[in-house]
Amino acid sequence: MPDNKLTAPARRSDTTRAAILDAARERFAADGYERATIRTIARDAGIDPSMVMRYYGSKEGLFAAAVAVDLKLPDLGPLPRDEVGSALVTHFLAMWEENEVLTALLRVGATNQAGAERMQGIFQEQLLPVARQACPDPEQVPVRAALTATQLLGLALTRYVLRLPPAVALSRQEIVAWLAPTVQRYLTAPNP
Amino acid sequence: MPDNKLTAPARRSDTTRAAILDAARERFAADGYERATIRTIARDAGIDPSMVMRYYGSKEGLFAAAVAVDLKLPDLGPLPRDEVGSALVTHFLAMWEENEVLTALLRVGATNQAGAERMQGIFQEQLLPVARQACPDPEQVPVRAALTATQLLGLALTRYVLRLPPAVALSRQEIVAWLAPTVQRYLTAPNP
DNA sequence: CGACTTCGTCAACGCTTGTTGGCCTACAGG
DNA sequence: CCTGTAGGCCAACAAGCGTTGACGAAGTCG
Repeated sequence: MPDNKLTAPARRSDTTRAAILDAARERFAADGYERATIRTIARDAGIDPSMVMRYYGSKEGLFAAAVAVDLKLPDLGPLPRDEVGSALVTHFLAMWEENEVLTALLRVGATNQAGAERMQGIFQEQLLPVARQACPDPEQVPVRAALTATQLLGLALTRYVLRLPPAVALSRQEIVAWLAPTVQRYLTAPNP
Repeated sequence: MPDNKLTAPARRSDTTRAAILDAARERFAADGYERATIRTIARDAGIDPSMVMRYYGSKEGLFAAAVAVDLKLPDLGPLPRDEVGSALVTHFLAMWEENEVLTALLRVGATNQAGAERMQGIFQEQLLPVARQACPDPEQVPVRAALTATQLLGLALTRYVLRLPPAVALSRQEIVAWLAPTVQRYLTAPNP
């Protein structure tokens, strides 16, 4: 049978470990880092709190293991220049709604220094390369990527964390229609 | 001597109360609600933790008293239609940088249900009326105001909370130049 | 001066948190 | 079958939290 590459030797406790990670993601997303307790996470997973410590070492270790983010940003290379905004916004919306990890990370990043640094890392390692594909002037890539981040994270904040009613009520298509031109301009327009 | 309207009769402890509020704002802004403790706030203010309880009743009461937000949004009436975006972005930047209360509120709103509801209230009572002045179609006001909020709060999040380096490095004029057209479009453009 | 309110400190409470170590159970390999 | 090891639970710990009430100091007013 084809195993995972060359990682773990398939321990007997894998289902428990996975249950812990699932519960942790849910709690971190709903409550943030400080209010999500190991005890409630363990109860959600149906096991003893000490198991969490044994498998993940500490609360920080658990958070690090639970929130492993891959934005899976698309390759903008083959795309027409004027569709990158719409492609990015659509992709972000889909990622955010299928995966509570992103909400967890945003919540924690807003309170916790370690969380904020993790988000800086994701920005640098995942968004910057994509912006490099869309932005003509290489020197401007960080600025353009940061502007894009303000709009995309602002949407996530108001829609998934603060839940401003009008932002929640918007349909995905409406959001794309409104935000795509903004992101498009931030990435590809000449300096204003 | 001309007193404040008809509020407090000027107690002797007013300086202490103010010191508590100052320390509280600073701690809430830096650490968020859960990690900011009454004990550290009291130590910062140079008094005993029990004083905080006496004057503000509870930690929640302290937060409510410390974070009283008035955005002082300008009257858009007399402004040319095509300058509302720039006026709003400029004003938001100024408010945010002179006052750590807004950062405190944003941090808490991201973790705490009560904080999120407070932000919803500010949106409804302060941003909505201003949007009404700029937006031609009354029925669209909530949507347009929410879109504006995504961009403005997204800027605050990346620049003042997450501190993405390129977002921090931007000058105020650059930010206005980039964001003003976005906000202008969200408020005044016809449906996309 | 003496009575009374206000300001402030101190010590403690009950509770929750992350974390630890010991113990029982059950499966695996020889 | 028997032994070793990994999975799991239980009880407890030290620390920190918000909160409370008693008590002394200091100012206020008759």
